[in-house]
Amino acid sequence: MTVQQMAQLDATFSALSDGTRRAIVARLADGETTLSDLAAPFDMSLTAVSKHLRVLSDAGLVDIEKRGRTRHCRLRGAPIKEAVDWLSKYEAFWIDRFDALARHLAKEEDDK
Amino acid sequence: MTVQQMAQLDATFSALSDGTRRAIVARLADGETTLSDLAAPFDMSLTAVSKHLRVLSDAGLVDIEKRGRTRHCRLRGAPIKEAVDWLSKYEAFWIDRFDALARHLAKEEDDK
DNA sequence: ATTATAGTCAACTAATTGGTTGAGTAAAGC
DNA sequence: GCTTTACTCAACCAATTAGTTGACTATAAT
Repeated sequence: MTVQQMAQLDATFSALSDGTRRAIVARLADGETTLSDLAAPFDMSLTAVSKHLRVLSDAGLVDIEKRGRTRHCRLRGAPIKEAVDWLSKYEAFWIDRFDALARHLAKEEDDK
Repeated sequence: MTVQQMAQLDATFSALSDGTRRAIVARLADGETTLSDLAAPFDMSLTAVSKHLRVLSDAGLVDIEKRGRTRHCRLRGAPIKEAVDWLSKYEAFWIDRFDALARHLAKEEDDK
């Protein structure tokens, strides 16, 4: 595992360790939105949400596109995949048998 | 999602956002060990490693058992499963088709 | 042209984090 | 009984984090 991969996992897990940011991720899974729109449900300043979004963006979890005076955000899956891949190495400790089998089969398919 | 579940995810992702702690998790996946043994490979004080272990323990990721003058640690999978379950909700954003199918089938089996 | 909207930026604060050291305690070995 | 081992605990430090406010910029609407 390279130092960059480590830093990416640091950033990904760290970004996801905050409830506000996980809520933003959940919201973006339903589709692209602007910052103002994302911020509306939260009881905090736009600046605060903007900072959270910046953390997600720095971790590569969201893509922010400037469009006129609005910022349009969408979810990027690659870092999530890396996090799941890391966690999957320890699946023996948590997975139930059916799911484990399915993943095992999926991995064999993957490795072809 | 309850406030406790949120706090658990906060703790789990936060615990895993540090490379030293992820290395400890990786080491424990190979089997139970003592704190001294865990600390040996790291270029930091025993106290520092002890603190990292405490973070993992508080998050429920490791179980620490006092046995004589040594502390024996082992990996607990439940919080990892919860993290994976959360991440899996967004699998559409990162998963490849074969793996997705396998998980889908596993989930159907799970839901029975 | 004026005004409202969407957002950034800088400065500040309080709390948390990741590390240190030095002193202390409890169990094991000689 | 003395020494070593395996820790814990408290105090401290520097850096980071999550939030605030107030001032600013740029775009869109009237």
